Amino acid sequence: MSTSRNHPYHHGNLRQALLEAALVILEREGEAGLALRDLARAVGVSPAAPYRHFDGKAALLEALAVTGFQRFTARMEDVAKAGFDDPMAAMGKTYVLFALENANLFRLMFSPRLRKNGRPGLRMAADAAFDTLRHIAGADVRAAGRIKALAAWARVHGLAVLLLDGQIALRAGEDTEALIAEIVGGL
Amino acid sequence: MSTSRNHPYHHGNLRQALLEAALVILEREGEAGLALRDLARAVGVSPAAPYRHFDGKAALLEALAVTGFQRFTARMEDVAKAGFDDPMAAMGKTYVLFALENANLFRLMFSPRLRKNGRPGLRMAADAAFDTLRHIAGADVRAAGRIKALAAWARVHGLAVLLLDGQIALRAGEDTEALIAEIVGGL
DNA sequence: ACCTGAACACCGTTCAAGT
DNA sequence: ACCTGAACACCGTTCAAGT
Repeated sequence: MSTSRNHPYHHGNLRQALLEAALVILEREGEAGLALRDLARAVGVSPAAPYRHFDGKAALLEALAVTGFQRFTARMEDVAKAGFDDPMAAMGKTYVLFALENANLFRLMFSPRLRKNGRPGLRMAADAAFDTLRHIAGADVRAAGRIKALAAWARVHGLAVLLLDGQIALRAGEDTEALIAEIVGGL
Repeated sequence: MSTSRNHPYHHGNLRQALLEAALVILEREGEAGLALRDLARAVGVSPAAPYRHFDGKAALLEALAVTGFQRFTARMEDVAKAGFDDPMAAMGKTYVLFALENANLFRLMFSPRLRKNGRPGLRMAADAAFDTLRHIAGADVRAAGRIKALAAWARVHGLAVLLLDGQIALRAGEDTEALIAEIVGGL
């Protein structure tokens, strides 16, 4: 999109354009395949231009990860509003499906390299997301206690990353979504 | 080690020296911080020398990950031989502790970038490791069925990566190992 | 057989300079 | 205020050439 070949860029919302293009490249190539120079090229701008909008590559990735947590939270709130019979199972399934549908973004959201970077934005976005989760899960979880809540989270998150990393072998004709429902059922 | 300043390297077991130095750098700097050129420098050899022993950086990382799965398997077999009251809980605890003690190696073992690379070595090492796990878990797991086994695996693996990524907040004065035991208990 | 030196095509980042 | 051009210090990888 926005392949205006008139006068290059010069102004417009470069920050947003970079984020959008970065998300596309991220999902297609993975974090390692996302080069700032390529990104600048894709958006039609010089290699130095992104530095007017982001402190560096890490800052851009962090911004991407923050939007990831926001989308994730929005998806979870939709589930809560829909009101399923088994809210915990519905949340778990949505959690795992979000990971599979946004594989590289999900990985980026939990990237230890970004956490190390010290910028508080990502930590805050993650905390907000998990607070929402706790809120949605509500009374059931509080009654069950912290250990059970952590165990449930670990099960769902573990299923997400094992599927993401191709570690769980599907049987012939087996449906991923059905398998998720089975494993996540009875939380 | 091996800082012989006589005649540079010329021969000796360069392959093994590279792997050993790579593991040290990996754990200290993470996968992103492991540069082939730095590694060659650290071992006292030219940037091109590693290519006589590995097809490229990916092949070296894969070899590292394979040794990771072998160490992991060995640890699990030790647990089986020790014979605990609750073998499943002991296995789970060992699984998570291995991840925490070999953080970047563990991450590398499950790196999707390496899986994509097509070399079968890593897949085979991983399969062998999980076969060993199934064998150790034994009759209990077979009786419980595949879904329960996958759910248990997901819980343990999820706990490992959530702790690794610093997502689980410890309470004041709380012991990591005790928390692991609680979450992994009753598998 | 194993390693070096130099080169190639890339990176991320910085900084003067342009508009 | 926002962007370019050129530079710097790095990468991974290749390849002729050395021993």
